[in-house]
Amino acid sequence: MVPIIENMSSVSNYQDQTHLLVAVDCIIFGFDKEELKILLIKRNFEPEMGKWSLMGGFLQPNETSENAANRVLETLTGLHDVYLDQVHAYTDPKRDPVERTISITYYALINSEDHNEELTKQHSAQWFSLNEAPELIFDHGQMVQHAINRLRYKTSVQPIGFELLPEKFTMRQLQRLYETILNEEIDKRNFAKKINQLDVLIKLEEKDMSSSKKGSFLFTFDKDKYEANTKNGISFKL
Amino acid sequence: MVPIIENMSSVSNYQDQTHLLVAVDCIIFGFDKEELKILLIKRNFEPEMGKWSLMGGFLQPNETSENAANRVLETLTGLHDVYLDQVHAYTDPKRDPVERTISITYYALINSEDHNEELTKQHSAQWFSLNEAPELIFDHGQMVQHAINRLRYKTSVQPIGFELLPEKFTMRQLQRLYETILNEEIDKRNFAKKINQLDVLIKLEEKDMSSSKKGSFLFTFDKDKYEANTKNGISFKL
DNA sequence: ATTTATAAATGTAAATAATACACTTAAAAA
DNA sequence: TTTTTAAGTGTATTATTTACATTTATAAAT
Repeated sequence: MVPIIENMSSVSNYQDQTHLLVAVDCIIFGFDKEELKILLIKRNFEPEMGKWSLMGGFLQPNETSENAANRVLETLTGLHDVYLDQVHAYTDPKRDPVERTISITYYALINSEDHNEELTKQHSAQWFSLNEAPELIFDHGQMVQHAINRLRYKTSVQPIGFELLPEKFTMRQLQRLYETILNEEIDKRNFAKKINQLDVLIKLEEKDMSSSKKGSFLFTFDKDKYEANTKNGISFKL
Repeated sequence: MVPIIENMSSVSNYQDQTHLLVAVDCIIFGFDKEELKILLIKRNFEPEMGKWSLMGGFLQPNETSENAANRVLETLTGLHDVYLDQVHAYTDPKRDPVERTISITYYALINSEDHNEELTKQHSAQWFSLNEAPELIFDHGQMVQHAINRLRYKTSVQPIGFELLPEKFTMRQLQRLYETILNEEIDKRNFAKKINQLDVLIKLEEKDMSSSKKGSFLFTFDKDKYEANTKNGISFKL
């Protein structure tokens, strides 16, 4: 029988307890106009040097795990104020062969156009589409799968997809984003209907001429309406 | 700039990194035929002796956090093989005033009839309905709220409610359970329709005579059908 | 024995939401 | 001027959700 807090009656420190390493690992999602991708690093350090993994880092003395995830993310991409969401804590005593480390995962949604390529190059990082991603070290494959599931759920309940898009985007880009996240095809008329009834987009005068002769109108999302209309969540089922 | 894993090029141990205490805290849900309740303990140890809190314990050298949650749960209730679901890791450096401790929460679903009252008495534990629960120490109040939200989501997507009921239960008990979890009234005809179309219940010959003159039929849930019909999730919206 | 009281059991119609589906339009390129 | 290409748009069908009231079985009371 191992001790539990209750048995330590009236002690006021926890000095006999096991102290462990705590890390964060980031599942960095980006959208390159066609597909959802994740940013992976090729490890240039042991253990598992040369293999692909998530970017991570150890929790420092005065950081929350969210601070740490932000730091890790900025180190790799140069971006700050990025959308981050905690997914799960992984605690198998043998998950890291060097020393027991628990890892808390966060997924990040970034507009992949924005990231600093210099930094990602330094870290031998590369974007992979989800079905072409290499095998990952440790339990990182499971972490990615878990993060995708969480992202799918979150997408159906909050319009976080906008975090992955540039400021101005076309209806078609938004649709492709939803398609790639939810991994299913969506009818464009039904999609537009659904998005319009959320009433969070502003249609601009401007058109994007890169994808067709006719051009397609650009939209931004209206932060005020977005907050007003979505504070009780949305239901996005298509 | 604090170190991240990448900067430790080619090291194969993490000896310079900060080691922290890791705890689990359990949000124990039970259902007493009318209401969803949580089991809280009155602390007979410092810090915050005499105040109410969740039951928790430190992660031990060879345990996963799930093992630890199971252990904590068995210590308090005598139950094992209980439904447990990880919720969130809390990492604020100041969340525990004694020493920095990160806490991973799990919610547990138990049939409150089953728990060992001797043990709960020993730990000065008590069941509280959600709106009558006392103020909790540290960030435990937030943990409970977060766990309720997660339970609501999970309930709408998997029929985990059965974990909270005795083996045999009436349709009305099941309905009250859903009502208390989702915090809304449900029409009994619509409820029965929805449950029946899930096709996971077996109607028994037996009746429960305690609640009415007519008596109400008892049901159990059919484990095989349950697994077959729900492996792709359910949609429980009422 | 009959009446009364109580919760259990049950079905249908209306409203809302989701899905399936095809033609017209704008503009550049040929 | 014609061709090509993706953008833009609406309606009918189906499925799901919601609203709603009466009958029934039994124990308790008379």
